[in-house]
Amino acid sequence: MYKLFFQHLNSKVQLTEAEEAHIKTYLTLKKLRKKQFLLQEGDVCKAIAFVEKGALRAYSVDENSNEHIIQFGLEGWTISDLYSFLTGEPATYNIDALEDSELVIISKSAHEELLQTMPKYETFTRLNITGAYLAMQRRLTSIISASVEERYQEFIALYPHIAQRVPQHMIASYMGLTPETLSRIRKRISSK
Amino acid sequence: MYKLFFQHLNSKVQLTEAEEAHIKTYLTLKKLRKKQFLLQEGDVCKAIAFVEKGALRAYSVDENSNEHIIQFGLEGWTISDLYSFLTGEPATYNIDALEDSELVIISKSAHEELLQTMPKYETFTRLNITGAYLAMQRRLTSIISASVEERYQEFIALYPHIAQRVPQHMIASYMGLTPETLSRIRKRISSK
DNA sequence: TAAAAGCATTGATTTGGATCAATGTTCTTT
DNA sequence: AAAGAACATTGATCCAAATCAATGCTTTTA
Repeated sequence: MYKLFFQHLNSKVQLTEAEEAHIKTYLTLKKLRKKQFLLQEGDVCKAIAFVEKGALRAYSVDENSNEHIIQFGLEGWTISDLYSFLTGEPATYNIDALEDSELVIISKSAHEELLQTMPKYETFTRLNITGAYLAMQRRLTSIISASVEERYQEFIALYPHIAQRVPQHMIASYMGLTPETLSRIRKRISSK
Repeated sequence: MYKLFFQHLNSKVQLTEAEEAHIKTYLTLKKLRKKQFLLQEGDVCKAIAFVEKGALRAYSVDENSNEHIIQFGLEGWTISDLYSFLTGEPATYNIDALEDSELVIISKSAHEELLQTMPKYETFTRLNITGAYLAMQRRLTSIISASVEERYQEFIALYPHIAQRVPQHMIASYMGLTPETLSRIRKRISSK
């Protein structure tokens, strides 16, 4: 339990046994069956979830009820509607499980207390958000400057494990494409 | 000098006079004339720049020598190639001045020392990167789910000051459009 | 294990934005 | 103030991706 979470934490800020135990008192575990929701649009996001096991997605739904995946969360990633979490505004994203999953839950009050009392937790948080920022910036650069074909190749190279576990039409959604287009892109690539 | 920088800093973490003075010893000021470069692709980004005055842009150049603007930096914003800054890898972005500008420069060693010795500086850094992450996520959501027309309206609503100061073809570049397309979008909007 | 739901592929057609090209306008620079 | 550069607009054409539609395949679930 919490194994992966502390592995990540320790890889960024070295913790003593006591510190680990202390942090543990702030955490809870949550299991989600496939298709269950962690968060629904309109609700306030009250926790950050670290994915110990399984896979989730965060997505928005537009007026034509098309889903647009903004983020996948596999093992080792953190998932939430951060804006809603930080401001208390209603969430604009839905988050649900793509597989049966196990999550380490950090509530808002736990997060705030840890930030204020444990410098190492703040460092961990800073490094995490920095990594997320850099990953998103890479994605954005790719969107505004590369061809769809290149973008798909990049995605596969960067996240082969996602491509293997997630249905293709969700990858299309993540890339801002229709499933048909992605299917044709793949055909074009494989015929080379 | 450094007025806006400390205003920002103080709005996020309240500093004493002594703390301000201490931080000041780590900062330098840099002036840039319009069209001058702060960073060129291929060089290592050795500093973070806070914009006291003026306007800059960060952009990549593709194989057809088209420019793609990844970020604007106006007063109060921080600009750098963060990936290059953190890893020491060559920069993938160019940064240059759109107007005569004044920058508060935080070198890599200054940044690292401040992070390690001043918890408030780490908090400031964390809040800054969180804000940048949220801004970028909003932009990404807009790209994958809204029409070009909606995206332009959002941009204008969110950053009216940028729209006023920056040539239209750069806004097109920031949106991943050609100047011609943006011109036509504007026409369509105004004829309503 | 049969039915249904979810998913990927392929084809035909439409459409939004890119490209190519020309013109007029507004800034810079000398 | 004149010349040149940078910029915005408009038109014609092209093309990549969306849409609409049908089919077969695979995974759930009853």
